[in-house]
Amino acid sequence: MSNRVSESEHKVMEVLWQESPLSSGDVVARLQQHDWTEKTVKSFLNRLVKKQVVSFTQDGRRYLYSPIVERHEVLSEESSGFLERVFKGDIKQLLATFVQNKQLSQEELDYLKGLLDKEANHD
Amino acid sequence: MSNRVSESEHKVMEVLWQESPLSSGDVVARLQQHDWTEKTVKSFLNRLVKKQVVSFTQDGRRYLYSPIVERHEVLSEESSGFLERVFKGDIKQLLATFVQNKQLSQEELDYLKGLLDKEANHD
DNA sequence: GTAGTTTGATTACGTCTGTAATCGTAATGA
DNA sequence: TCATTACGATTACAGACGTAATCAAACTAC
Repeated sequence: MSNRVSESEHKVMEVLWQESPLSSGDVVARLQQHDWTEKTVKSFLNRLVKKQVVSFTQDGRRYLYSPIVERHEVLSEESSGFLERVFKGDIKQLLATFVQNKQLSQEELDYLKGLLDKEANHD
Repeated sequence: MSNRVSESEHKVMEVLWQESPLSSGDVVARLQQHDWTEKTVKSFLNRLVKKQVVSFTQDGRRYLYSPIVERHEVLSEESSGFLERVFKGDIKQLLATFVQNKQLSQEELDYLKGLLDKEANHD
């Protein structure tokens, strides 16, 4: 088993990043939008534990799950992988694609410019 | 079979986007950096044809392959999917992650700012 | 204390992906 | 013309993934 977090598993992680620890029942409840049975969600939790990105503690007869890795770590990894895979590491190409594809609001544009300015100055 | 282009298949597409039509042998030659046998590359070409993202014309006993979909289309799709999947559509979060993770050169920063300015004005 | 319920563990199964090998047929070379 | 080669088509097979069902143990309700 690779220890990469799959698409579905990622959605489970999002729940745990938002709040943890949670029992499997809690996680299921927070994923009702998805048409997953509780069996399916439990499978994902199991795989996440095997992949060592989620831990659990025993609470009587049930487990309470918590993420081991932080959200920003996973986002970073996935982002780097995506950048390399799809854009061969060319960040200009990547940003150009996103900026042109999304209609960005003025507020978003300002925010991003601020981000770039900050980046330009602090090194 | 889903018609999504997998990671390996994507690399084959890159070759065809760079130059086409190409015979399978040509494609194999242009992928020597990868440790794929010509069998493997041929499998990928076959799958890409089945997924209807690559077409071929017969040239005597061999096929000449060409991409059906354009690179920017695929990049767009993959980018949107990634944005939704990993960042729930929050482009500010996405760009912040990329900008903070990569050390961007001054040139890149200038380019990106120019991009944002252009975007701010033309609508 | 015996039957149901809850919950985690194990097993299942089809599809996709990575990675080929084999088969059939056409071309080529001796 | 007979063996070899080159190529596409078909088949293979293990691991990952989506999606769950079943099993076993513990707990709950009579």
